[in-house]
Amino acid sequence: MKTAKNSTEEQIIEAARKIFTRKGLAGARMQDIADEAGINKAMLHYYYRSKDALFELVFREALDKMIGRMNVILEGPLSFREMISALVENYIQQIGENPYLPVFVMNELHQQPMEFLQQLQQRRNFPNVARFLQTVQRASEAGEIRSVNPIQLMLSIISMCIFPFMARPMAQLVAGLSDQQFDRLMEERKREVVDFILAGLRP
Amino acid sequence: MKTAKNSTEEQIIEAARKIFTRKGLAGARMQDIADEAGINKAMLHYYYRSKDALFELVFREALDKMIGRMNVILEGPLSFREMISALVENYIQQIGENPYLPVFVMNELHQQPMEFLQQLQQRRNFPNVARFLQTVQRASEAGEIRSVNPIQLMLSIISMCIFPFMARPMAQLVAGLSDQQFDRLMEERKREVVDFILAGLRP
DNA sequence: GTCTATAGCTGGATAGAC
DNA sequence: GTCTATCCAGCTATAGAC
Repeated sequence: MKTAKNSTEEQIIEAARKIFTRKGLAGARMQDIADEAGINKAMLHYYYRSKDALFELVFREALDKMIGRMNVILEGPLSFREMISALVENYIQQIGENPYLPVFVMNELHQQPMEFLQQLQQRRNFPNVARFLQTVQRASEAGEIRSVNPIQLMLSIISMCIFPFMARPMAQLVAGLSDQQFDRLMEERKREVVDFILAGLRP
Repeated sequence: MKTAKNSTEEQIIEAARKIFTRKGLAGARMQDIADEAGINKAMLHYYYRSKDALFELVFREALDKMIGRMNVILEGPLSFREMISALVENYIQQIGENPYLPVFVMNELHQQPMEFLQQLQQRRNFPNVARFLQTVQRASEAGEIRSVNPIQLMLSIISMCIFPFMARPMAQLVAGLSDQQFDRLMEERKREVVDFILAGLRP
């Protein structure tokens, strides 16, 4: 399954991941990717035929990663409080380690033609939304939390975890934060968001 | 101040806004903009010298719009409950009318070189963050809300309003929502977010 | 001010030697 | 498999007629 870390293929994919996530499909240059991989431009075509083919590979992988993370939220362990707590912390941690991913995915998804999206919709194995709805429903019936629309709740949780990273340059610009200050804010945010959600759900 | 709506300049700007916000700087073609404006490619250069110059104009305008909206939150009216309620509703409404704006701004901000960001930081007249902090502080001291970090609160509010629109294609993909269903969800969301915030802040 | 024609360059893709 | 050299389409930008 795994190719050797230093095979040319793997070096190319890694370089492509880096360049595409930073510059997008239209902004990335095959030369940039070749330079990043430390090889020749022609090799990119030898292994992956075209820029579009290489992009699609990288993009699908990125999308899977994001949907995978969402799945963790949707299919988490059963206890409601623990679920919220563990998931928010993991999510903020993971996005913090891949801060470019969300803007990349959202931006490209948003630019692809309809056919491409429909293609994705068919092939993808989708997250178990029902499972999350069920957990919220159960906690609600047990009187553990007040009654809310679970879809809206899910949107809110994901928003509060991801958006600050997408808006990072803007946030730092507006609030005049240094890189260190922003990082500290996100670290502190893990606890803050959990508290906020649980407080918002008190019956 | 305002140029005639149908002057060539204005037609170009409007076309440029549309194309750039959908395709980004790298993805947009001068020909696309010319077609959209219903004029010749050469005219774009006649009026706005270069693609970069035209882009910068459009982008600064978009950034101002977003920061302006953020200002509304930061400098809103004094009553805390009314502030939250009115602002969330206006915000979701406005973003809903310009759904491409956030992804565009975040994506480009994120791709510009450091110097460009620093330039922005110098020239911009910044929102009065202090004002928002003060309002939260005051409500907190009056026992109206529990004590929270106002910066985190601000981030959460903005996240919950903007992110769902940025993630729209993904959300529809994952949850299998039609366009109409998504619109209804956002309409419902105005109330839902306000309730959630106020509930989360109960002492 | 507006258009046509074209210069000049960039960047994806390929041929062909090794 | 890897590299150099090169082709050619597509794009920004400009010259120049009207």
